[in-house]
Amino acid sequence: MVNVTLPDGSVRRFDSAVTVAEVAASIGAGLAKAALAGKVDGRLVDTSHRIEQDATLAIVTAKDAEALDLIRHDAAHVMAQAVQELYPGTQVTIGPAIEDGFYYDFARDTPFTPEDLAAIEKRMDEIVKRDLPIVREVWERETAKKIFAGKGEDYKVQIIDDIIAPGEELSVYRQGDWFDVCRGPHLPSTGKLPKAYKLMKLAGAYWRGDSKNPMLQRIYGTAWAKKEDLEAYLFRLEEAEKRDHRKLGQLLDLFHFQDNAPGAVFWHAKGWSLFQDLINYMRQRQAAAGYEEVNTPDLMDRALWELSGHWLNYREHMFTTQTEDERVFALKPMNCPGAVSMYAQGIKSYRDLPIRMAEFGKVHRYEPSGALHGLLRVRHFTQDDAHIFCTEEQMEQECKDVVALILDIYKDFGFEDVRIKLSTRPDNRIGSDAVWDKLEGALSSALEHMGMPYVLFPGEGAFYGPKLEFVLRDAIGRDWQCGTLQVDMNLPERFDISYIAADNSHKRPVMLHRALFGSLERFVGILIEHYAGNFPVWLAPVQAMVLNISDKQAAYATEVVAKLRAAGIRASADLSNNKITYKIREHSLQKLPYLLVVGDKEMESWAVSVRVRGNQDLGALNVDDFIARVNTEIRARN
RNA sequence: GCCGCUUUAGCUCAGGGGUAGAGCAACCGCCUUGUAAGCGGUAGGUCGUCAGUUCGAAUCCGACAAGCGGCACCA
Repeated sequence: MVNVTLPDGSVRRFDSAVTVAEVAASIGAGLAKAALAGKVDGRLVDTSHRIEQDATLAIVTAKDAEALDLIRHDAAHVMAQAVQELYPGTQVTIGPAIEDGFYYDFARDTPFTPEDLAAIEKRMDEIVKRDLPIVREVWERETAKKIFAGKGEDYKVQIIDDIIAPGEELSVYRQGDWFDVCRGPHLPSTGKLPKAYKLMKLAGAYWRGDSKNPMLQRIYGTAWAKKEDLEAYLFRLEEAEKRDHRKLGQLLDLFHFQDNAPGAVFWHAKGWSLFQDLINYMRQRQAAAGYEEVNTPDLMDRALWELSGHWLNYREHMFTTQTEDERVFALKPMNCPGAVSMYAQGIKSYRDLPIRMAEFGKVHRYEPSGALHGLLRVRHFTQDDAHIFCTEEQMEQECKDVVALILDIYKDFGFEDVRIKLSTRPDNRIGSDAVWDKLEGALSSALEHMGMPYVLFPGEGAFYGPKLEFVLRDAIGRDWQCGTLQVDMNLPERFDISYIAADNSHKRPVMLHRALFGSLERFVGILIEHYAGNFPVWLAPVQAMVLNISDKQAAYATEVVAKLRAAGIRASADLSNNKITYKIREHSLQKLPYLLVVGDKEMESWAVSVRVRGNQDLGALNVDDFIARVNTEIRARN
């Protein structure tokens, strides 16, 4: 006797063990047809799964959120079958469901072409049409290895050896002639796969994610429960593309890149306005938080980098120069050695601490060519960096203050959802384990006392200390690390810096490295995508554009612009001999916050007709009233 | 760095072994204009760079560079 409890609380009795499919059938023919899987005592299983004892059961259909992963995973299998049917000799490796879709990695000598994708997708349609039952089988390990080895599937043999733990049940899913090692669960048949999938792109990917391994060919696809969802997803992608900071950067005349300066930004006047606004903003916030600002050299002797440990641990990322006198200099990839050198000037007392030393330092890192990506990944960037020198006792409070400052600053840009990562000691590191224990403890305890959730990333810290990373998600769903907070006792040690303690002894200060925006270049890029180019008034490079109706008002328009500028508003006039509709269109496309139309009527009464971004018409306003309004908005940063 | 793709006018793109084409922008006229593209004309390119095949290369082959999509790496 088996009692199956359904989600509505009702209980069904069966004389003996039943499958999920049979339970579904007992409820109704429609449900039996719609059943994709079951959830038995909270565990996702195939519809063929046999329930042996009393259990709760939910039938999973395409309507359930859990179904999406199954659909995507099945789509991966169907794609792999299609590929192997079309291109014999291709080896399969792994093919998981991922966010929004799936991929499968193949090993094959000849590369797939974009035309192949269309053919593969067509074959997938056929396999779905064949409606092959998907059957779970349990194989004996050695037999499985022999069978896959016999098919020339070397990667599958490796997967059985390395990934499936001894003693773990080895399941194989079969659909028609095709089968794959897989944990499952899967849909009942290929025909249950909704026709809402699409192959998206080709990519290379290292076997098991290691760049020392051979490169496989990955095919990405997307799959959904219904066609409308697929269409909505494709629409989302298009919308995301529209706010791509590289496109908007060109459209809005913010910056450009050139072949002869890969990874280096040419900031146009409007982009530089944004950049400077961020720096000015940060200066205000830091001054209020007790920081002082300094500046250190860009180019320093190799010996300094040997002392700091960068020469040994960071060499491959460094730009170096050799001058006529044979000295080797390196462009700074980080600001910290400069900051420590600054601290080392003169004698410090415990009364001086904490010293919060900020620097908008431009750092240079030789990033791998394939990593470059618009403003988000460049080789030369400016950090809103600061180094806090404090006593060991002050360290935790300083960490808390930095975390609070970061989160507060992000709010001014509308970033409320910030994730924190704690990265601990890497293999490549300087300093003793005892020191690392202390440093990692300070960071985690600061977060815990503040009640901040975080995710641990073992082994991902900087070579001189553990770090917190503050991660924002951009418009296209990519995560970008912005702020960072690192605690460090190693550089103070290496540079032998100290302070005179209250008991007159020499003590070693602790050093905190922190950046809030991280890279100004990257942060501008993120903001462009975040705002889709519609910058709030306080950041907009051009805050108001005065448009005259005809030549008659040219002098008036110029006078209004002068008045606005005198009031601290970034304003210009478009005096071109175009119709007002044309001018409005042009500057609307430039996403300006305010368009000010001036004709004869406005000229008579020291007024402007105000058109707000988004086609809102405020009607005629007195120029002084308009100035007051904009300045209020700028001050409020909204 | 690795795999694949791309590179034609300021921008978006078409074309394609016999020495280049559209729209928009630019410039010049006309129009003097009231809330998202008024009309006409002119000019603009050694088709990413360097080699090679060919009577002839922007087109075919190769190398390199940059960019794009991923992977790896990372602020």
